[in-house]
Amino acid sequence: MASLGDLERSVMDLLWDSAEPLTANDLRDDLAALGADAKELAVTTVLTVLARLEKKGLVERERSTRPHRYAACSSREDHTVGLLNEALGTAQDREAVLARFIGGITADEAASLRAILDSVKSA
Amino acid sequence: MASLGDLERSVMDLLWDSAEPLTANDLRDDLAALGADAKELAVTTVLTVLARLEKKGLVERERSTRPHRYAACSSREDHTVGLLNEALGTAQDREAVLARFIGGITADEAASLRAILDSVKSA
DNA sequence: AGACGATTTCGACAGCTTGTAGAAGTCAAG
DNA sequence: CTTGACTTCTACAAGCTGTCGAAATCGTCT
Repeated sequence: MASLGDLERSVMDLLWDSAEPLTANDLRDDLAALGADAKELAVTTVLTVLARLEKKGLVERERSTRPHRYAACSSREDHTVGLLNEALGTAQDREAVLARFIGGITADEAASLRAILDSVKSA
Repeated sequence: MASLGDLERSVMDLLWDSAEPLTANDLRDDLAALGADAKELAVTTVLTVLARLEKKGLVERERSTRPHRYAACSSREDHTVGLLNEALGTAQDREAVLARFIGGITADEAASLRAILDSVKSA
């Protein structure tokens, strides 16, 4: 897959949280609002990051509208699942890892996991 | 955590697979044997990588013996679990991620997951 | 003690990624 | 056709990783 830098990650978070595609200017403003650190990035910086994210296959751009609009290709959850599988892929004994992993999740999560497993059992 | 490069990863794999701590020369030989590509790395290369892994907190070195001996700090599984939690940590709705994740694992793994959950249920 | 071989430490450098942006090109509207 | 917004191109500094050579060190053999 592709690991994300801090800024790339922030941009993806904004895109994931937005129902509509966003423009580079939207993102610049949102990023400034986020940090509240008065540190406005140059628009070109945002555009560069967006271009890189596009190359990585994480965002797609609408070139039809004049200020191009950018949207995430897949949901945040799907992306995270990809990361999980990537991490698991490097382990030969997936089950041993899963066992340890289960030990670390909360009771609530364990309960919902059980529920999920049950609902999938039919398949 | 710390992501690993290809060589760093190979070294960690060897250390994880070894019951005994290994020396840089052991590792150089093992690496050459692995690739079978006749490409022997310089020992200093291996030492550099080991120093970096030590700095990252992944391996510990015995300075008491003359050829220093290196061993992994934690098991491969624990490391992988760390990666999983790191990936999950960036997601707000862990359960949505877990749900999608379950959909992608094999039936066997689902079965063992169920078993693990059951065995942990008592806690 | 002195020399020698094995080991380790200290830079060093190239290539890739990420953050950051200026300069220049392009496009639509007036 | 001029202007202002938007995009593309190019660039550069840091940091990470692979890869070593040169130099310092350490144990040992004579």
